Amino acid sequence: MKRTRTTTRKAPKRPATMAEVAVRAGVSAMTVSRALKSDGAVSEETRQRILAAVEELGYVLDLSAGALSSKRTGFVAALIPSINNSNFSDTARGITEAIEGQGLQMLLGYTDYDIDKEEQLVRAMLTRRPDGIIVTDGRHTPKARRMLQSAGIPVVETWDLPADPIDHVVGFSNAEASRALVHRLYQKGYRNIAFIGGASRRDTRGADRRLGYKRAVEELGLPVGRTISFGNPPISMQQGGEAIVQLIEQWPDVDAAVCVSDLSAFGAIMECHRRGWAVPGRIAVAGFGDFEVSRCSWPRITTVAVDCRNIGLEAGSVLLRAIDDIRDGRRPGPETLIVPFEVIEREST
Amino acid sequence: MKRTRTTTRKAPKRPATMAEVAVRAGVSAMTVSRALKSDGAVSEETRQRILAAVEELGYVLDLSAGALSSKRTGFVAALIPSINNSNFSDTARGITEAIEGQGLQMLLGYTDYDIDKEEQLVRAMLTRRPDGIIVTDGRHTPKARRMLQSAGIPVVETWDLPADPIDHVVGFSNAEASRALVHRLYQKGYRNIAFIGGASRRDTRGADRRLGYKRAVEELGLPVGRTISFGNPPISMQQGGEAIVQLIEQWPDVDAAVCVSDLSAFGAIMECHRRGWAVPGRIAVAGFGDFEVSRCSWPRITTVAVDCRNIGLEAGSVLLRAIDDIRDGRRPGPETLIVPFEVIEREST
DNA sequence: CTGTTAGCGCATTCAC
DNA sequence: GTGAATGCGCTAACAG
Repeated sequence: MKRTRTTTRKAPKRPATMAEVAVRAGVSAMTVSRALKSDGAVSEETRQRILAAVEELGYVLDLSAGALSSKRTGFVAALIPSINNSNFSDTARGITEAIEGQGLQMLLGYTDYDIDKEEQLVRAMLTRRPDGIIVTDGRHTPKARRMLQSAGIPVVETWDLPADPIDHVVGFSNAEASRALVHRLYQKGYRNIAFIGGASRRDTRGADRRLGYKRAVEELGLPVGRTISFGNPPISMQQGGEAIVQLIEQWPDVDAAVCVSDLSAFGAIMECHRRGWAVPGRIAVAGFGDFEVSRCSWPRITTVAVDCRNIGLEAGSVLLRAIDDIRDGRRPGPETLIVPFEVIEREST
Repeated sequence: MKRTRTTTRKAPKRPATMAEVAVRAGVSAMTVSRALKSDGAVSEETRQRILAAVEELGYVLDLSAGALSSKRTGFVAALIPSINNSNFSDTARGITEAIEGQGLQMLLGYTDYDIDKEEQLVRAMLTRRPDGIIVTDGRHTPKARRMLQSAGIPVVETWDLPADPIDHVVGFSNAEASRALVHRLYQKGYRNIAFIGGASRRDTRGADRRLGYKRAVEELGLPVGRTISFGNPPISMQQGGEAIVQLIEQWPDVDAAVCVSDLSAFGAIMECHRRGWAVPGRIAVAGFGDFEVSRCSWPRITTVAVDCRNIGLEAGSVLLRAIDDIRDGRRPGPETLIVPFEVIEREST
């Protein structure tokens, strides 16, 4: 790395305040405030004068001051397991799309699939006094749960169907989705189906998917216990490759593998190519999440699709409604929205 | 989708304030403030009493109020082109890691590769009075540039080496990296090298990579103009597949394709599999960015690797230093940090 | 349509 | 080691 540094600079100037704009425009600060939010009742003439002053001074509204006085920060906190997983970043996009039109801004945090880190993040987020908060998953530390309940703001749990929701829910049952996938494989004729996933503690969605798999093979009377676990979730593409090798060594008669996500499924399939194992001829492989890589890989990968962006859009609008309800003194009960999933059969099975 | 709603609820209670904690602990608000930031000089006994009161009331510090009074929000704004591109989300992770130990929090925005959206986002971010801001790229609208310059906070431009930096820089030359890749392919014996990318306006890094390609083929005396452009960046995996088909139809003698990113390279390679074109036998394919998919796909994909997380880490620490400098009244000049890139040869070439 | 007054919740500054 | 006064920059509420 090469590092360069040039000469010193002049002192930065303090940004202009609303009061300074007011003086320049020959009005009161309050009128400036009104002119700057479109709803304000200000004559067109003074508004123009104010906007000119704003332009000349390079004024930018200070929302952190505004928040203190209006008691609404305009923040929506969102916690996702990982920013690097496109399923969750799609949800984050959806949240942004839902709220940005309303002048709200997202405060994003990622938990690394760790509920203790989630607790820290909840505390850090509440410190910013968001108007609402969206979390992934319905499992939290007792402290985190308590903080969320007593924050006095609406909460939306997503990507899950908690048995005992904190407040609102926008999600689906990962176990049911996984179970449906195994049933579909059964219909296609597979009779010895394995599961590849991470060690379960941290990734609760992964654990639910494993549970759904387990239920399915039991109720179908298939051989049970064909499960490969690989270190800390999220299990990577590379680990998917290692896992399928281990799987085939351990149970050579397995004819299909259900992976906890498309990423591990993809890694598994590529490793099969490398070893000359035909997919689905030697072994069928399915994933979860309908990532882009599954739609383009060769073979294309059978998966469970959920509309991730839509989870974000819906969570955002549920939250917006709840925020408005609170502001206007209404108090309807919590809402639960179950989003659909779909098993998509492709070339890999 | 299934929607459920239960009965009404009771009114949410307002969160406790520092003054209430103070009353309960029998001290002044100022002492509570000091007890809550570890540096504060408070006797161990009163601190315990205060922490107990905090616990009982479920008190959470209100940073938006603290920010107003201390004139430091504790926010670092970061703008990346897309939250869905793992290169940039790795950089965002790096930024988070660099700053979270210092009690700073990231405000993330994504520009969708659009400098007009960047301008809007810069304005929106400044509205939150961040203590510093990190942007991707060195190209901005004139207004955005002016806002960044006059915000009075340190700015770091990343992922690029702007000719005329606003302030600090942590980046590399995309053109040089791309050029190095073409030279490497030349050394391997390829003599008819094409480029696959998006239409250039929006993605300036993509445009730089194309420029580096162009320079390289010119200086090597190779056939020029072998370029396929595909819609709006970022070009997807799917579009990579379509592009390579178009490429081979148009110039059947091309022996290597350089893609603007690993994602399009991957899509291209998978499409080649599908059509029975051997990679690298029929055509070699290289990407850019060293995405996970390139390390696991079959064949593994030749690419240019940049340490994305490190760009974030360095950008974060440059910014931290600059923030401290300003706070302590020092005024050193802007820093420029050139991070290395590396051409990684793999099976696809 | 516009101005005045007051105060949001905290940290800075200066006392003690 | 602790407290009191003051103000950060803005907006709610009311008055005109």
